[in-house]
Formats: sequence, C-alpha cells, structure tokens
Amino acid sequence: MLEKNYNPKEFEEKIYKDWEQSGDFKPDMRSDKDAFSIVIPPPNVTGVLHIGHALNNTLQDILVRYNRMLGKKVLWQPGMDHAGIATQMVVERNLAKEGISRHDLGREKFIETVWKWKEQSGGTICKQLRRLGASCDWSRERFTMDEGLSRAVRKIFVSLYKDGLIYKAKKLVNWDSKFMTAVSDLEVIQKETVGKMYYYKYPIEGEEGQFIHIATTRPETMFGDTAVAVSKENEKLKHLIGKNAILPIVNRPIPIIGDEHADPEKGTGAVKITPAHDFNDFEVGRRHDLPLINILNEDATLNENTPFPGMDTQTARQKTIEKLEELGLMEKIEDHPMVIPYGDRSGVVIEPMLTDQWFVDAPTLAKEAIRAVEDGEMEFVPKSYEKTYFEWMCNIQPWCISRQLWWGHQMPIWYGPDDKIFCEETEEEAQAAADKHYGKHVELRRETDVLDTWFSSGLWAFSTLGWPDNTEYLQTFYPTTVLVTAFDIIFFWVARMMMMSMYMMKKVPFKKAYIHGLVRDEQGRKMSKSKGNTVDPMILIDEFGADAVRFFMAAMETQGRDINISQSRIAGYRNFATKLWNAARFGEMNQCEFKEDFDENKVSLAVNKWIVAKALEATKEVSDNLNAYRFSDSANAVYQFVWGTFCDWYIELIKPVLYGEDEAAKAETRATFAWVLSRILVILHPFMPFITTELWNNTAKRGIKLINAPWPEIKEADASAMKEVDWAIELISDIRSLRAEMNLPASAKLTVYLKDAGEQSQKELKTFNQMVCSLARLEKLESYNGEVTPDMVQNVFREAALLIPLKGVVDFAAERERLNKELSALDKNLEGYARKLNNPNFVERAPAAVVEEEKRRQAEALENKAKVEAALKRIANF
RNA sequence: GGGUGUGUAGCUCAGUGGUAUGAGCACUACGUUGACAUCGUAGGGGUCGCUGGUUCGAUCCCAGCCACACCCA
Repeated sequence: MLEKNYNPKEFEEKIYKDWEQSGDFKPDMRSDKDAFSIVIPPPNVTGVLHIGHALNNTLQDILVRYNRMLGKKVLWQPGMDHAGIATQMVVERNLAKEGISRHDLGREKFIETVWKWKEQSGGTICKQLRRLGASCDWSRERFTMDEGLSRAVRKIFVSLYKDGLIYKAKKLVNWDSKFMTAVSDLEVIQKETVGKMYYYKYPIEGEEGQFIHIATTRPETMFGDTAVAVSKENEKLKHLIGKNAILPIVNRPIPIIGDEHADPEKGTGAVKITPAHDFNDFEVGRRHDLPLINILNEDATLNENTPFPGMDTQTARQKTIEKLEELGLMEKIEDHPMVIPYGDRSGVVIEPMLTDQWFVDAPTLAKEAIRAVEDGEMEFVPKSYEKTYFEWMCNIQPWCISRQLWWGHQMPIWYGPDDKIFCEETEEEAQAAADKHYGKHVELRRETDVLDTWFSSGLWAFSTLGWPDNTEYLQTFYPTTVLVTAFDIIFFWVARMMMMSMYMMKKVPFKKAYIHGLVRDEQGRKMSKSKGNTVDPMILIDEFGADAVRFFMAAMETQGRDINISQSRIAGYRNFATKLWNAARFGEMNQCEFKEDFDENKVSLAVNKWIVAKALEATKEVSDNLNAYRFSDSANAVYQFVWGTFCDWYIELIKPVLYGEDEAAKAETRATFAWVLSRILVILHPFMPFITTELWNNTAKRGIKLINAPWPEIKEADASAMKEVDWAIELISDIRSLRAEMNLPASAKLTVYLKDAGEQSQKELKTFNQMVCSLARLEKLESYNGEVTPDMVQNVFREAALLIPLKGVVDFAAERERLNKELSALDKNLEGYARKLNNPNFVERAPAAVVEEEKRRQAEALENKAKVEAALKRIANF
C-alpha cells in the first residue's frame, strides 16, 4: 500500500543505496548496443555542491538514465579535480589556525598534510551528488592526482616536450603575489575602476630646462623604465627621438625612442617604457632591444633596484610622487578610468612579472582542435558556441602551465649540473639519460614547479578511462559521447581537452559538447557569496525532494539561456510529484493491477484507445526532444501528459466505468490504467528517478528494475483513436464554461440537449453519455428535435446546438451579454477572414490548403454567427 | 573598442512564416460522492522592444535603431 502522502525523504536515500549497492550504475558490457559515455566535469576536491552543479549533473543524469534504458553500454565516469590553488589555500588556511606555515612543514610534509585533508574532508560533493540521484559509476571514481592519472600527465608532458610543444622561456607572465605563482591569462579577471593618471616630467639630458612630459597610471614603476617612447608621427615631440631623458630620483639616463605604441592623441604623447612590468612595454622593449629591469619581489614589494626596497606598490607610489614633487617635476593628477587585473582566486592585483616559466605551444595545438570542430567531428550544442570557441582558439596565446605551488603534478623535468634539461617520465630514466649525456654519474635537480590544474583536467576524457594503457574501457568508451558543461568553462576546459586529445589520441574527446547556462537568483542576478544571494541545492532537496529540484532544472533548461531559480516553481514540481503519487494511489484503490501480458493494441473502449494513443504520442515527444538535447520540451511533454491528460481527463473519464457494472469494461480499463502508469514511470524516470522507482516497486511485482527497464519503442499514435474522446472533452468543456458563465450552481444537476447533431455526434452522444454526464454534472444528455424555447440557454457546439433548459430561471441579461460577447468575437474573426479572402494576391499566391482553411473558418464562423443571432432574437423580448 | 545573446501575459520564461489552443507562478469567481486543497472548474490579462524592408501574409526572415546582459581586448 502506498502512503497517503508523497514524502520523498522516506525513500530517496533507500532507493539510491539499492542502486549503488546492486551495481546498477555500472555499464552493461554485454549489451550489443552502442556505447554511451559521459565524463563528469570533475568538481574540485574542496567543493561543495552549488546550484550550478545541480543543473549540470541533473542534465547529465537525465541523458545517462535515458540511454541506459535504451539498452546501451552506459558509463558515467565520475571523479574529482585536485584544484591546485584552491586546495593549497584551504589547507594552508587550516595550518595557519595552528600558527604553522607550509614553509615550516616543508614541501614533502605539506603535501602529506594535503592528502590527509583530502581523505578526511575532501569530496563532500560526491555525497551530495548521490542525494541528487546522479547515477555515476562510483566504483570507477578517479582523482586527477591518482597514480594512474599522474602517469598520464607525465607521459603526455614528456611527449609534448620532446615534440617541442612544451618549452621554458623567460617571459612576462601574470604574477599572483598572494600565492607567489604565475597564473594563466584565463585566471586573471579584468575589472574596470576609476584610478589616477599622473602627469610629470623627465629632464632631457644635456639640455638645461628642457623636459619630456609623461603620463602614467603607475609612477612607482619608473625605476624599471628603460626608455621613453614617442610616436615618429608626433610633430611636437619627434625632435626628441635619439636624445636621452634623465630618470629622476635615480638619475639614470634612458633613451627617447620612436615607437607607435605612443599614441600622440593620448596623455602627453610620451610614454614611459617599463619592459619588465607591462605587456605592451615588453613588446616595445623587444622591438628596440631595451634592457629589462625587474623592480619587484615575488610578494610584489619593490626590490633593491629601486630606492624603496621592501615597500608595497601603493606606498611606493606615494613616496615616488612625493619625491617628484620635491624635485618640482610633478605636474598634475587626474581621475582616470582604467582596467586593473585581479587574480580570480586570490583577489589581489596581478603584476606582469618577468620570470622563467613553462609554456605549452597552444597556437600549434589549437590547429587540430579547430579543424576537428570545423569538420564536425565535435559539435557544440547549441551550435552558436562554435563561434566563441573559434574566436578564442584562433587568437590563442601560449599557455603558461608552470605554477610555483606545492600541491599539483610536479613537472617531470630534471636539471643537470650545467642546467641542461632532462625530461623523462621517471627519475630513473632522467638519471640514465643524464648519465649517458655527461658520460658519468651526475647529481640531478628536479624542477620544483607544478603544473596548472587544467593541464591534468585536459586529459580527463581519456586518462580516466585508463590511458596510457589500452584498456577495454578506453576502447569501448572513447571518444565519449557528450560533454555537458557550462559556458564559462569552454576556454578553461573544453578547449584544453580538445587540444590535448587531438594531440595525444588523434580523436576528439567527445562527439558533442552540450553547453548550458548559469543558474541565477530569482531576479536574474548572478549568484555570489558576497552578494549573499546563493541558494543551497541541498536545502532545496531537503524541502522539495531531489526529484522536484531535478525536474525544475530540466524544465527550465532551454538552449543558450540562463536559468533563474524559482522556489515557487520547484514547489510546483513537488506538487507534480504529489499529483502523480495520488494518481498511483487512485489506481491502487481501484485494483488497477499491472498485467505482464497486457497488449495496448487490443483495447476496445474508446477512452482506453485514446489514452494509449496519447501515451504513445507523449513517449515520442519525450524521446525526440531528449535526442535533440531539448530538455525543457522533453520535460514539459511528460508533465503535460501526466497532469493535463492522464490526471485531468483519463482518471475522470474512467470513473464511471470503474464504478459501473460492466465487468469486462472494468477489467480492460484497470489493466489499461496500470499500463499507462507504468509507461509514465518509464518515460519520467530520467527526470524523476526516485518517485518513479518507488511507485514502480510498489504498484506491481515486476521482473525488472525501473532503472534497467527498456525504453519503449517509438510508435506513431493512432490519430483516429484520439478524435472520439476529443469530442467528449470538447463537449464537457463547453458545458462547464456555459455553467460558469450563466452562474449555474455546481451542485445543480442539469439537462443538456444536442439539437441538429450529425450522425457522428449522435454516435458519440451514446458512447460518452455516462462520461459527459459525470464530468459535466448532468442528469440527462440527449438528442433533441423539438423547438428551441426562450427558457433554453444556447451555445454553438460544432455542427450542433447545445441547449440547457432552465425552466424559468434563465438570467436573460446574463444570457444576452454572453451571446453578444460571442457575437463580437465572431465578427472580429470574420473581419479578418474577409480581409484575406478579398485580397486577390492572397487567394492567388498563398498555398491552396491555406486558402481552403481560411474559407472553411469563414463558413464555420458565419454559421455560428447565424445561430447566435437566432438565439439573441429568441430572447429579445424577455 | 571587438564579439555574442536577450527584449512575447503582472513576474519568470516557452514557441511559431498562415487567427498567440502559449506554460508555470501570481490574480478573480466558484467548488460539488471517496486519488489529490501540495487540489478541482471556469475566467481576466498580450498592438510578441522601436522603425523600415522582403512576402499574398512577419511576433518569427533581413537591415537599422533603442534597452539590457554576458564574453574578449
């Protein structure tokens, strides 16, 4: 017996445990059907489930469950990312509480501590994904720092290095002074702010009283200046080119050079050049072979190349200005809108810094990654994201992959005594290579830098399947079928996976990339902790159940659009689950038992034929839309069928049958009900796995678990089977409208006549008499050939007239109003038809079918108008 | 500055070259025997951002404009 109330808390956990313990999430490797695989976007090991994960994983789980039911070999590969900076930050923060820094521990001890932390506190998110119902094969869970995945990292690194696609270079990089590491361009966030523009002047060497006027936003970097640039086209200043300026305070002569970087229209037309601390200046420096002077320490304080060693940049800026003022060189300070780079994790200002770093030759790797998308080997869904991808890939810069952190994959690089580089997968191999090179045993020194977290994430699609070993899983599931991810990660991850996979596997990592949007708050604002508008999906699951949260995500997911969270809507989907629960209870109370040998093609009652046809139609819609990754259309199709068709109409229509005396009709109807309910459970299961499973298990003894139940074959619905009941539904709806409009009390049992009914209607009148009477609350429904009298309320029903005799209680004013309203609606339509049909262009050029349809509508409207006018005339004197 | 996307009912959003059967929520009225008040029935509410063009016909296609959002520099 089902509980009276739908209470998801009572069964969600139990059902999930059963799935996991029974191995239901493991692929059926014996299946003769296609493989279907998804690798999860690995959440950070530090992560907790946020609303975006809930969306992302719901969509994946829907696809996975659907394909599993289609009988394919289905693998949803789970795992986590070691998240270099994020994790190191968390562990360092914990240590700091005890007054310990990572340097106190030393590298080895620190890494041990991180692993310990990972075992104890990491991976909360995986437990939370279980509550969401995610059917990943947890037995295959991977971690980017696993031995296997680390081996993959080393192998591909060595390969890229030996192919010249990884190289070391002294370049300007984005320096995060909090974590004291380089970061990639993508990890830098540009923020617009109002800063200051400082105007001051440098004396010209050997020309007393002559100056060159400079404008800059960062005066404190002047100690790294190695030139001043003016445009060669600058008529006012070009005479200075070739002379020297004297850098004040330090009194160092620097050349004045001609370079187009100095825009005559901007500032003073002269630009100080600091090649070691500005990306543009670096390029200018290269063009003019200028020296590079580094003025910053790793923590972004000024170094001994400046007069203010150890001072932070802000203070140094003030000091510099003061000094310039003392020297009488400061001219003015103005507000100036500018863009300042910040570290996405650290939040501190990112400094361009000249350091030795390692780079991946992304422009070369991008070529194949671009081609694969151009050739359709990998398709974006929706397709429009292709453009974003191409845009970025075609302008990609070398990828800085070295990080001066401790937590991460240490690069497989060793240095010989003369700093010669040996890049091998293991220390032994590196040693052997070195010994051979030097002709004697030498001491090697390992590179201390670790790799950007995204380097190992880039291998995720194949490293998790066992690569570099040629495993059965790799053979079966690579390339994966589809990647589901949010658009904000296309560059970080999708692009990197494409590059790494095309390079190493010569195949795309996934055949499709389904890109979804962000989940925003109710007003459409981005959720953020600082705004305090985040919504915890766990709380939603507690309150509404996982199924309601999942269904919300699916129903709201339309391609290329963000989702605004809506508690009332989630509540609505909880209500939907309740509705289904109660429908199942209705079946239970009426002995609607599922029969294994039931043949839906052999039902005889019109209602049963009708619901079977509607179920086939719904099945097709759900499937077609899922195949096209149209989640909302798919979810809405099943929603509409369950609530709008099955509950609102079918259950109501069969009540007279179930409460009646015709045992054969009853038996067929009960079996049909049970069949339809089962069909609903199947097609709803990918969206709402918990309630469907609970009902599946409790409404019949069945030979198969719902999670493994076969997805039904797609069949075209029999349109004629739907017409009959549609007639009854239309009639019931019309009578109900009429009742409401005429203010006839719901309790009043009415008589309804149908006058001038055609042959077909006469037949339906008999077939559905009982049902219409029941649903429209009638005492009597019959055909009528007598005169229409003024005490009858009249309405047009198809070819016939619908009459309700009211024996002197007709509210004539209300009736006149109702009829007049209908008349003006008809007139409005008629006007439209006439306009079109009187237009010769329309009649000649529009397709014949459209013209015919228009004529038919016109004729129908004219007939109806006549009927309404007659009715009005009849009551004119009352 | 470059790019992408969005503008449809009070709100959040579907959708389509042929009368907007629009959905959910909100709103109004009425609720009748036993699936469900986490409900039922009926109803109100829209010149589909603006201006042009293409077309017999445009909310839908094209162009321009306005507003908003996001990404990149």
